[in-house]
Amino acid sequence: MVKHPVTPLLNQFLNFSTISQWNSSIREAVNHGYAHKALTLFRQMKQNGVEPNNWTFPFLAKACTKVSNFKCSQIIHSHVMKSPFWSDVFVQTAMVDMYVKCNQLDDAYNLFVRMSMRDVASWNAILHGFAQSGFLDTVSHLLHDMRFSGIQPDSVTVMGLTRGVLHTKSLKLVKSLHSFAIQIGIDVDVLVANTWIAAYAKCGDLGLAEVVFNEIDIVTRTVVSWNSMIAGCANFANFFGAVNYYKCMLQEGFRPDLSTIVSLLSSCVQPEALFQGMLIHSHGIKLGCDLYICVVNTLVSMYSKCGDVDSARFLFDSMSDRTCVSWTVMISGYAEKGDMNEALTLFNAMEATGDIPDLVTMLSLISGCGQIGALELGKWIDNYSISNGLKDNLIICNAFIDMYAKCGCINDARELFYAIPVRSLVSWTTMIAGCALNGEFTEALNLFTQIVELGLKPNHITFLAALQACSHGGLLEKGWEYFGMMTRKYNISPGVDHYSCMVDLLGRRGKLKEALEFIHLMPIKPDAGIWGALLGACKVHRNVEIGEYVSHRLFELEPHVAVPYAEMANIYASKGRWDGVAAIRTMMKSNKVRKSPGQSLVQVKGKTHIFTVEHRDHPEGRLIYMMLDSLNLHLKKARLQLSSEADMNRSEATLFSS
DNA sequence: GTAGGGTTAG
Repeated sequence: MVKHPVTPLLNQFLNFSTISQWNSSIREAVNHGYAHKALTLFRQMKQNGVEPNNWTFPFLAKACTKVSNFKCSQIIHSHVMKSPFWSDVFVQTAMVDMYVKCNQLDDAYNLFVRMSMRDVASWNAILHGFAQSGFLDTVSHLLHDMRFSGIQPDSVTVMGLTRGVLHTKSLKLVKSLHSFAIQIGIDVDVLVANTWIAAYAKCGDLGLAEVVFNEIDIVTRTVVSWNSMIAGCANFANFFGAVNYYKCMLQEGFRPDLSTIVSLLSSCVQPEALFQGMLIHSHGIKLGCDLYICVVNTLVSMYSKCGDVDSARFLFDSMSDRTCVSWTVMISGYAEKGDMNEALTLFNAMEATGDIPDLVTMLSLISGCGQIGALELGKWIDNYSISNGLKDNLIICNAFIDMYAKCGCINDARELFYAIPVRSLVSWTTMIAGCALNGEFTEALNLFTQIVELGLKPNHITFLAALQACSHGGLLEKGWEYFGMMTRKYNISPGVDHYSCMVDLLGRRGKLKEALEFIHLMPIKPDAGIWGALLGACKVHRNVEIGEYVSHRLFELEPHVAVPYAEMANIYASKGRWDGVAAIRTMMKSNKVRKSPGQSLVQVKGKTHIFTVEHRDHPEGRLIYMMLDSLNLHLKKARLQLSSEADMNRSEATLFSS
């Protein structure tokens, strides 16, 4: 990735005579982000007959850490081993770090244990390696050995460990590292504080991040401190907070940089944030940030997430250079919109360009297929993933389980699920949700029991899936059981979706009053989803009184959404209350509500067919609607038969009771 | 002029 657009120094013809001149140019290249250039300079230097010294190798190793390239690390390794400086502590520490950054933890550790002398930097390099690979037990042993050998951890140790454990998203770990640092009395400089801000924000506690930020002296704060707070807000999709910090940093006289713009843009992820996103875009242009590929990628992502896919595409088309991320953000822009045809076209274009799709690219395609039920494309992507060795990845497998379940192929989903050697909680949760969606309620609940038996801890999403199974299956008692279990046994406070499932369950059973009481007792504010669930139940049970109350809550919350009006009108109509129907019509007119016709999508042989309520202009419409009419007829017959059987049973029952 | 350090895109 081009980080600095201009390279005056590096494009000159270089012909130095002294080693220190070569070293300076190599260091310059590394510091400017031109790792490959540094290696080329090294080769030129050797060609010119100048031998490297003990200063050369640490520079080279650092260059290699920046590109994280296995081959480069091997080349540097062989040069170091041939040189007289292979036992120098500076050189060796740089090599340990290089291996760590090139994902060669074994090589790093082998070198580390062979070092005859280690200083705090050497320990930090290896600790960081084990921390980011998730070997926390080894980290704690090494930390013990380090202190035992008389070397005290310093602020770099703490920063490395904090960053290393971030992938766990464990607030507990970050807090314990924080208190460890205070305990051993490390010097909390602005760099350490910045690390903590980012760490707390990433682990979900923006409040603590803010506490750390406020503790830094105003004059000590750097642009990174501000960026970290802005990025923290972005983690919570809080564009209001992000812009607030941005305004403050401008007032304090800071000059925003690339990270500031990227973080600000990534806080805009919903249509309401589009205007804000456009403003930040213009600030980015003024600052010259739009020359950087990562900023443009973020812009493309911002526009598509805010619903303006056309602007995203315009920017994407104008890019002279693209990375895998550029393609991925644009592909997922279309996939999230449900336009899988365009997503696939771009995917093919990406391959034709020679850019290689990665895990995220595939994930957005797979989830897009699930969203619109594009089964055939989904199967094609499945085959593609198998031939590209991506199917071994657990995250990809989970995505396919979800996709197949959403496409109604629960058997394919199940087959995949059982083929996974080691299933994660996400695999189980996805499968439960899939069963719930496909009407296999007993299996969903069985899977839940198995999770608990395996000793896995269900999370709030697992509970949501289980509650959805209960709600779709009308299993009220089981629903209460899970609802109680999540709060009491697992200490998970129910979110709005969990409450929504319970309301749905009560509503389906006709317990409308109970459902309403339940809503009134909720500790969180009911949203449109909850009221909508209850209104749906009022429609089924033809309850005008509660329906009126509920629909008015919905009219307040979302006055322009047509569905509640239509449902309430239906309730009135089912009771012959034509005055009510008329009143709803008037209300819709005065609130300027327009009912968009319902659409149904189906994919056959890769082609998407769209059906709307008003139009019957499909080329094979005659046949399709004839078939639908015949199905309807069958359903009506079946229903009649059922009710006559029920009547028979009832009369038999009365016969025997009398 | 050497090694281990802060923020940052999907």
